[in-house]
Amino acid sequence: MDQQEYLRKHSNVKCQRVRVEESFVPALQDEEMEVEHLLEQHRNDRVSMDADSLDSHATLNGKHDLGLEVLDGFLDDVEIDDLEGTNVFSGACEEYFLDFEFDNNPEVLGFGLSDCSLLQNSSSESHSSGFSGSSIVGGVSESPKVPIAQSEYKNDSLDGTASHDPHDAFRNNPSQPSNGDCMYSISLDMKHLHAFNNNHPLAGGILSSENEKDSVKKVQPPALREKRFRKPTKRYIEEFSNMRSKEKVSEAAAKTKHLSLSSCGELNTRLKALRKIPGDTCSNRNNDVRLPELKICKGRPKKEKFESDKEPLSSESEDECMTLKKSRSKDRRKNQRLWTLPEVVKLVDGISEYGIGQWTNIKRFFFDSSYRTPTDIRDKWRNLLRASSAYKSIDEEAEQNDQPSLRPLPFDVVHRVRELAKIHPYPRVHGSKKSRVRVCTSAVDGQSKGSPAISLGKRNLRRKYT
DNA sequence: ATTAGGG
DNA sequence: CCCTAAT
Repeated sequence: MDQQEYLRKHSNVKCQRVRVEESFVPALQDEEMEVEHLLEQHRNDRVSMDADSLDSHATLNGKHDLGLEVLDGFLDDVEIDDLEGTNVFSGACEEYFLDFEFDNNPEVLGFGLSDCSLLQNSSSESHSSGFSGSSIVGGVSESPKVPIAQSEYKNDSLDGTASHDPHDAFRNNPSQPSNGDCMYSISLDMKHLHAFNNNHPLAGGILSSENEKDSVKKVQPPALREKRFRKPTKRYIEEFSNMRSKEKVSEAAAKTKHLSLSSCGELNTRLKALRKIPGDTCSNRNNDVRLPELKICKGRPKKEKFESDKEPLSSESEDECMTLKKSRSKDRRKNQRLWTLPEVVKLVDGISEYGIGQWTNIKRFFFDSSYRTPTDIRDKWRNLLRASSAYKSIDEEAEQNDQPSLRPLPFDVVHRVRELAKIHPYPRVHGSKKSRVRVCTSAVDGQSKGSPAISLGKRNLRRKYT
């Protein structure tokens, strides 16, 4: 107990250590987990800065069968980072940037201002640059020492706000590369404002007091503040982020203020990476793995039970980099992160070792220090099963039609999946074997096109027999 | 707490 | 990926 807390508090130290000695030797699992998301920024930097280490990592990844399970999670991350070095990343980044600007502009008045001044401080500390978007980026990115300092400060500010700030006003944005002093000053400001507010009830417009909570309706400023006190749920945030595109700019911006606030911090890290990767040495990887989304954020926050003010997970709750725009509109799959090939291989290994249904074990031994939950793994297996059946039908057709047939999975993996599927059929995948065979034949016989076969296969697989 | 199943 | 029911 105490030790864990101690570790947590000093995780910044661990960060440094890990970074200095490039060899990553995790001691405790918890520690590793802790470090992992803190390291995100470092890794970004490292990947972009020293191309040598990048290459070595890339080659390492090429043979992910090394069996160093402990390193697996880390390797995956590295790989992802490598992939981030491609133009896709920069593109997403740019978009993010635009998004941010759009958000932030209308609200330079309130907390946005303090936030920005905060940024300015951090940037001027390193290079004393002016106050504009680009200058901020420059200040942060050009300082070679920034990465370490950043994480330290990040931790400090996190602790500081968690312990000092009675309201979660700024806790939404712990990833922000700020220095601790700034954070504190803001906390103090908040207190002052509150004191002021209590002494002068008429000043309710400046800062909404808890009394007003109920009376708040559509009036913009109160509503805006009210959100800050009532810890918005993740859902809530998402809803508004979606609504933002539809609603009028002003109102939406007011409501999603906290969102853009947090964006500020994350933005910095991303812009930094973007800056550092001008032309990029892409194509470092084989080619087959489709680039997943940014994946900057590691942990998928697991469904907070209560959203109280004490919730410490703020860094993850909104660090969520949902760069999957497509699925954004869909209500589900908001946190979707594509499965990489190494992950799939690990999954297959795990299943072949522990069998079906031991998802927790598989998670423990193969996906430890990964954000994949046992349920995720099971789902992936389910999908894999379906996919393998689909491949079966496609394979034969692909010979006739020279269609690319869209195969992100290498054949050996599909083969292994198929073998495993024979050994232990997934519980109750409606007639897992029978229907698959039927699908296969029917697909080959009936349909001669490529994609219709897939869809038909899926449908057949999923169909419930009446 | 884990798992299965459905969306 | 998410949610829920069942265990």
